[in-house]
Amino acid sequence: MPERAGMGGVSLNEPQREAVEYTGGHLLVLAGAGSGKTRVLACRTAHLVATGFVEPWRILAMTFTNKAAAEMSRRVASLVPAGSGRIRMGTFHSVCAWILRREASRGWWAEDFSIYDSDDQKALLRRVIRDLGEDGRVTPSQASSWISMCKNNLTGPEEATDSAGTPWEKLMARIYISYQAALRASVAFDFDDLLTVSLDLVRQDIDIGGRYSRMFDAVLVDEYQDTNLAQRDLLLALCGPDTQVCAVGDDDQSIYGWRGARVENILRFPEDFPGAKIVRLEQNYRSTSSILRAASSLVSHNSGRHGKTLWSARPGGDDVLVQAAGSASEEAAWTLAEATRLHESRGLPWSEIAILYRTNAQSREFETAALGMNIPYQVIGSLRFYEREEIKDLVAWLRLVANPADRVSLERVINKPPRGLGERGKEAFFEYAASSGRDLVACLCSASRIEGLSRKAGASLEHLGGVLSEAARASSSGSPASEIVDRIVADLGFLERFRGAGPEEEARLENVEEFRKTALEHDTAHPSAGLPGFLQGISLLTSSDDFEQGADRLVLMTLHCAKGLEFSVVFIAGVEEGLLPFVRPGETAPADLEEERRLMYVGMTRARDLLYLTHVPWRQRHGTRAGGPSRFIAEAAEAFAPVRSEESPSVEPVAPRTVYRRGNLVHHPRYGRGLVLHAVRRGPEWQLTVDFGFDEPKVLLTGYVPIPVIREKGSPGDQ
DNA sequence: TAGTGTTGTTTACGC
DNA sequence: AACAACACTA
Ligand SMILES: Nc1ncnc2c1ncn2[C@@H]1O[C@H](COP(=O)(O)OP(=O)(O)OP(=O)(O)O)[C@@H](O)[C@H]1O
Repeated sequence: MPERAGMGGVSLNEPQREAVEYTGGHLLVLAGAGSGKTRVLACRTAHLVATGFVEPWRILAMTFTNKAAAEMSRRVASLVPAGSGRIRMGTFHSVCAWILRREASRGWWAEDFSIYDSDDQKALLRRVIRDLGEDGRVTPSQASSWISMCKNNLTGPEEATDSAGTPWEKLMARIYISYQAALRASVAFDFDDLLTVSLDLVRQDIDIGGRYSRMFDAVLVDEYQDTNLAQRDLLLALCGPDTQVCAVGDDDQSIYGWRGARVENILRFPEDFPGAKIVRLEQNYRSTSSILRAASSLVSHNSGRHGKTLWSARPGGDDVLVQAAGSASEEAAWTLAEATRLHESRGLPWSEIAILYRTNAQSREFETAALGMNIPYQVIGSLRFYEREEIKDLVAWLRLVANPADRVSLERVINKPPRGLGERGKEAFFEYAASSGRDLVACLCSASRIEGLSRKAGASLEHLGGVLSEAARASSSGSPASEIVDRIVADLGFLERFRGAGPEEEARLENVEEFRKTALEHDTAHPSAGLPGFLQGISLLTSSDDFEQGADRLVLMTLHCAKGLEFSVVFIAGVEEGLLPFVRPGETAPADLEEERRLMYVGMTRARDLLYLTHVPWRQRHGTRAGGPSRFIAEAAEAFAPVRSEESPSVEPVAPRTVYRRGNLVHHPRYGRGLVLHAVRRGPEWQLTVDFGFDEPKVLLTGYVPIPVIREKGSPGDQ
């Protein structure tokens, strides 16, 4: 295929160039992994600007993560040094937040609304459920997923109420209604609301809708296969008669069905955007043929595919390697040893090596092993920085500065550290606030007038109110975010709680310091954003945003996080039945086998040069779970021979396995000493019937907690 | 009210 | 195994 220099020396093949240069209308680039879709999107953006076809500020580009947006911005800047800064870019959610901010005067909310993450959402739901007197019947997470599903289908609370049939649905609909009311009272949106409320706004207000549909001449969307109904409708709404929409994606890489993404969006693009030209890219520039063949063979087991051709001009390369290990810790040890070997023998930077897994919990073994082997690593996404307790607390205070109605934030920190306010005091305060009709900070300021509050509690709440309202004054007169952070930290004595000398306190202090720096950086990068802009920015961060590509640290992340990235070497860990494909505990089959298969496909196609799949015979996961090699291994290996399978080199015995016998005296961390009445093998574990001196003997399964034998009976006839 | 101990529940993927 | 809600005591 003839390669031509495209924009700024970046080479493009013929169909890529066609997609970059096409300006005749809507465009869909439907193409397989590694075929250069993202490159096309960046070049196309640059091309639109460079040729003067579109003014940069009339371009909107929506990507899956902020990192991807930043990367695109960088690429465009390298091609067209002028204009890249004036292109509007971000995730769907951040673009929606931007719309809601700008249009605050047209809706019920204020410009500085809060954005609730799933923890805030659950905290709010807990309260809503309690207020409705339904605690015990519903958990906050059940309610949150039900509500989220409604929002994904664009079903509002009224409609949900009307269509509720079963008592369960009726209950959920009631919770949905109260939840929305509570969000509104707090002047807050959850993530789903950002999309649905923006959509309602542009759809229902002709004036606003018209304005946005005329705002952009070109709208570009990456990873279109993972957009949901609201996102697709929003795209339609943003598309006026003169707008050219360009979407790129791959139906085989649709992996967010569980949160409402609809692969139909990409398949129906030609109907939604009439006259759309479809470009297919068939050459994969990323992976060796071996890797690509294995991945293609795997995904060919899905039905109803949009059959795509994908080939690689790269020579065969090394075989995909399948490695069995004896246990999760051996899997980690083997993987890191192999990674070290490659790092040294090939001179690969650590950041070119990734370990991908299905669940965040799997990262632990790898972290432990990496620490032990002195290998630098970065874990992406698991316990996000902003999810740490001290940071969430500080953010709660800051949110109250920006949004004095934010009740979830106040409830989080009102008695932290304890200030003599109990359940009843809190209740009295919030009742007073609700009936007074003023915002929460104003109510704090006059807390000593509230009946039912102790003198001490009233006084300390007034102090809080004073600190918050002063900070709010500073913020609204233009103080940068970092100044407000410093002020709050100082005035509230925020660090007092962490004055202890333990390593944990030290870590927390460091985190607060880190947070200060982040605020300072944000102030430098966005001088006019202020505190509200900073807060909304951190709420909208995506988990892949903390991936540092140039860090020279081994990369640990979930398969989901790896979407869109590439590495020289990829290890996929835990390729086992039950884990990949994932089966929820208590269920017998994966919820969506084909989506699991696509997830594995995404993981495999991240590798440029080497791909390893590892599995172990059993692993501890809220109880043991025997999996055995995933069917995906056989499916990938099917079409051809060279998936190499290696026997575990380690000479098993993980640790000399305890053997239990009737008559043994054992110790259980919870029940204490007990006498084994009966012991039978259950796979690699034991099922023990033990008399701890309670009325009934206990039946236990080993593998959860250590149950050492403290005295052998040793009678020969046993077992 | 605050701190501690106990019991019960839950348990991916993430914007 | 980890955590949250709850119960009880100082
Ligand atoms: N015409 C080309 N010539 C050389 N390399 C290319 C060309 N097009 C793309 N590439 C390279 O191929 C790799 C994959 O490109 P890109 O990430 O754009 O693909 P993609 O289709 O977005 O992949 P995926 O869907 O798997 O995320 C990148 O390393 C890119 O630089």
